[in-house]
Amino acid sequence: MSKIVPPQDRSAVPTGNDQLVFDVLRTADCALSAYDIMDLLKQDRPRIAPTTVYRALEHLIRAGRVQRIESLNAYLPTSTTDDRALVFAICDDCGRVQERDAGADVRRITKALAKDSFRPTHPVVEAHGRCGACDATGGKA
Amino acid sequence: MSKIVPPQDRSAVPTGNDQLVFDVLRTADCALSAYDIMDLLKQDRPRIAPTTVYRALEHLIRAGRVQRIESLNAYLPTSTTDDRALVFAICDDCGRVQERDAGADVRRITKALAKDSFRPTHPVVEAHGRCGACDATGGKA
DNA sequence: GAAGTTATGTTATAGTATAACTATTCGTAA
DNA sequence: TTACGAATAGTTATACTATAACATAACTTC
Repeated sequence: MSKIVPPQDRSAVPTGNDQLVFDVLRTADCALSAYDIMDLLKQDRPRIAPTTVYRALEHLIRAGRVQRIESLNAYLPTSTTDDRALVFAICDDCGRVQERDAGADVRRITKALAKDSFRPTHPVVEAHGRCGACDATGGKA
Repeated sequence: MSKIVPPQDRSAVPTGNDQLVFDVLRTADCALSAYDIMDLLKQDRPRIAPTTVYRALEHLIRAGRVQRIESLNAYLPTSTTDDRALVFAICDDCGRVQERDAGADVRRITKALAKDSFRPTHPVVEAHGRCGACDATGGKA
């Protein structure tokens, strides 16, 4: 008896380790490093290894459920799996990351590069700064 | 007798370790990791430590002479010290990085974030893909 | 149920970055 | 001139991030 869900969709609904890692990320209120995730998972599975976490992250990223924040070496669950180009606004005070659509701007940048015969495959658009809440309180909000 | 060059400009012309690190970066034809730099410097100074390289990089980045490529954990000398917003086009085949001005697009992104009361201080705009040369030869150029 | 494929576990190690402390250099002011 | 402080550099150790290499298990296809 074969599975009903076809292979290419298996990662669409995370299972096993993927599910565990995804749940940890969704529960957190900021981007987590792979080792943050591991430490949280260790409460249930004391022997979990980095490799396990990284493999799950790889699956989740491929499936569009999770994004890596390059300038933080950290990971964030994304709100959609659409193929939108996102910009991440990273608050250097409180560490929280907001996600915004930057489709038009990223397309513009992509086109400009294409004129120099560079063919972009994956954009990285992030902005460090201070979020409204921290700005209002003059510090970590 | 006091120095003619005021303190805040001392780093404008790199000296000592800063100069050594900067020269290594200028001579290379692609972005180098801090440990790449260290290995190259070891030819002359076998006992050089990571800290020394990182400190020099910090000075050079502050002075606008070097940029960190976040998605590569690597460093690149910049063509100018102007306060332009740059986009880096990173070829995943040959590893070379081209720098382009993206001032207008970055300003647009910055303004959009400001509408959500986020105050950006440092943008990170990078694009992975394939450069013209590699695209032409179908592989590493 | 044997062979191939995919997922997972395990151990070790590679690669990136900083902390904490010491020593030195250098300009300046007592 | 020496004593002081600031900035720079050296040294050692360690923390943090990521992957390699190999073993094991589970599932599938014939």
